[in-house]
Amino acid sequence: MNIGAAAKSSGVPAKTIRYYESIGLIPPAHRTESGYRDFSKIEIDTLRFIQRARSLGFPVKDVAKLLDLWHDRSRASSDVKALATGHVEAIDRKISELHSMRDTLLHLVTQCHGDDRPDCPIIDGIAGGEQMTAADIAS
Amino acid sequence: MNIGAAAKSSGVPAKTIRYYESIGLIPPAHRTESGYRDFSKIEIDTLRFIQRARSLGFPVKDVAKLLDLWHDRSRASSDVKALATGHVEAIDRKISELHSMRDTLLHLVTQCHGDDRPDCPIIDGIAGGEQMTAADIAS
DNA sequence: CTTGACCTTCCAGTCTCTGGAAGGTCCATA
DNA sequence: TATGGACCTTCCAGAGACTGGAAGGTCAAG
Repeated sequence: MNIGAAAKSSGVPAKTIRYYESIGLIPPAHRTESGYRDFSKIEIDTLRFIQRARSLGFPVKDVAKLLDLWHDRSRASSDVKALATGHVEAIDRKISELHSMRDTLLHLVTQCHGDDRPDCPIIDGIAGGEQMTAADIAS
Repeated sequence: MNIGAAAKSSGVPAKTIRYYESIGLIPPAHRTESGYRDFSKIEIDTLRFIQRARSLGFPVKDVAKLLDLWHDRSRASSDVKALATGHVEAIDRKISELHSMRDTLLHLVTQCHGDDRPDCPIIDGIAGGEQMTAADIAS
């Protein structure tokens, strides 16, 4: 299976597959006589695994760890769980950071009449900052 | 005021101030005879504005637009509101994306006993993907 | 045999900094 | 006055995760 078909079947773009090979996330693919990459079913499964892990937000380095854990049949499930739990916590931190940004911003937005006049509580809020809250402190 | 004092007083690290100058977000600072950057109070206010806008998650390009809007006294508040509203929507999209990741992942995590045994629903979930939901589709 | 869709490599750009090296400057103290 | 340490300067490189594009080779259909 060439890289285009592998991309379609795994959901990982061809360019990204080459990139993953270049950084060593996946081993170098076999080549046909003419130099085209040739992917086996197992390699497609690996790409799909990577695609799913990435879509869950795991950084590429963690995906590498997950691939190792996947192939290590003697590893404890607690190892995987620790990695996943850490990631959930990272997501939670990100979410609450975004929430505080959103709250502050929405507060300013609702105070702005948004018409032709130049007076604007949003700009004033960013410039003055007196009523800035979580997002301000969090930075 | 030299760059170190400007950094302290604005909350923008010295390195970042130089970076902002290099990309044109702020105009080149005045220099002392010996070549040190010298910041006025107005420039510190600008840096503070930038710091607050960035802490609200505005991308640097939008911060540039906000700076223009800040200095344009004839602009309509609706222009600012449009920018801010667009950003709130972007934040909302990000939050819901993270939420669906979190939900999927937490579902897998709670199914994993996390002990010494190798059997692991997290790895199986990523590999098999049958019970993958939003995060899978969202990608 | 030509055409068009694929494949290859390599370089550059995105975005927002951040670290580090090599060297100049400023100020206070000995 | 000399010296030390804390500042400042520039420039280059790297992070993370791709993505675009150019230049050129290959494959399959008509």
